[in-house]
Amino acid sequence: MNIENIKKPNITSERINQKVMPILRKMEKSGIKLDCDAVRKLDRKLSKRVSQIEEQIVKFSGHEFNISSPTQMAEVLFVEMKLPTEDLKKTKTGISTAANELNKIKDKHPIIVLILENRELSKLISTYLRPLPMIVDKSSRLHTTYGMETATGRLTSSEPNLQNIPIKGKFGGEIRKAFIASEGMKLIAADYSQIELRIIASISHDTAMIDAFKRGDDIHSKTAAEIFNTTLKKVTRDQRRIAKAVNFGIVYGQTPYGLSQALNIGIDKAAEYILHYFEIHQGIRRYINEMVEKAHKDGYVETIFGAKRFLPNIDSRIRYIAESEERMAINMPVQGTAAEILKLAMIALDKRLVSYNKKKPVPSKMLLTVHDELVVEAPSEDAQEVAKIVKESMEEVVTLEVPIIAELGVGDNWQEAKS
DNA sequence: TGCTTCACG
DNA sequence: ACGTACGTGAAGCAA
Repeated sequence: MNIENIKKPNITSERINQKVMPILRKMEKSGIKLDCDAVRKLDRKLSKRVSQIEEQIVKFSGHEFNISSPTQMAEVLFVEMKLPTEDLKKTKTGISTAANELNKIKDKHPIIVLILENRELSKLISTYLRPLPMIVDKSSRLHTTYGMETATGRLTSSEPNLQNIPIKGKFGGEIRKAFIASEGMKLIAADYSQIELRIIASISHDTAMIDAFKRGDDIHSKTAAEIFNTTLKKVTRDQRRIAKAVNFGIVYGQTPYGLSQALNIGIDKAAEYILHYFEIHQGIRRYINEMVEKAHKDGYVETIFGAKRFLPNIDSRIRYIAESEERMAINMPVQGTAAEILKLAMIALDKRLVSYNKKKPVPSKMLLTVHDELVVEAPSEDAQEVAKIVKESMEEVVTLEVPIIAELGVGDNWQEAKS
């Protein structure tokens, strides 16, 4: 990995972690405000729907059972109702009833859709809607705890985890709307655009991807144009969807089998897409080979700031164990460098906010960090000015071979700030 | 306590 | 014949 063309501050990953630690402690102390009334209201609404769905599930199955028990669910579906199991994965304890498996037999019986809806709603209720209002402080704020002991250098968030607050699905946005700015304040949400792909483009020197980012192309459409031998303009939604999966898969060391599962297509087709991708992106192919080679030779891989990940089983004779660590070798330098860039941005932003706040009666504060995103709270009248500081801090912290772009929004709640 | 499932990036 | 895309944390069940 040759990183001569990357302009970066002269600092090690260890020093980055030391400097970010006190910033995390400040963010934990600040907390973020939760609209508990809105959460409880949504809880009541979804709970009512769950009861209705449960009644229908009981009707179809013929008796009451614990819908949250995968064991009982499998018994009902595959033994009592005799639904087909050929296509489904097995777990250590039986046949899987995970959502992606049930999706395969969705049209075999109307009970499946009900189960999927029930799962979605009970997840939201039991993990977010019910617990969160119980643990706010007297100002209605939630305080997470950040951790740094991860394999790649990412941060963790726990008790509560504020890095997995729903955003997708029918009600994800509703939940994010309950994370609100304090009185007289706004939330600023800023996230890096395609940071991991920009990093892999830079450290692999892949010409095609670097050009695409320099031109400001939509990277997934660009990939689609490449693998389907067409032009940017002619790319269909479906082609873009497939290309997006290919782009994500690349960073994880995905196999044709994995891509075929993710897209519900044949292995042959998946293999063809991947092969075609590597014909065009030879720099990416070289990067992958280099990382796997290095891991075998040195026993570790590292980020551009020198954080190492040791891979003690990379030479295992059990093939899937060795292959699993080879994928970690491919992914960690990318995911880890992205984590370091966000931490550096936080260090830069903290410094600027401290000085900015000196001439202000109400301080602006970083509240959350979510892997490639920062959430900041600022007095309404300062919000636009602070947003600019956030954007600059994020974009100017390193100079890759491609531009780094932070997209940001301002709003009264987290959902609004993301658009 | 370990497993399964599922929320996020 | 094996397994198959990386990194996390939390809830509920089963033993």
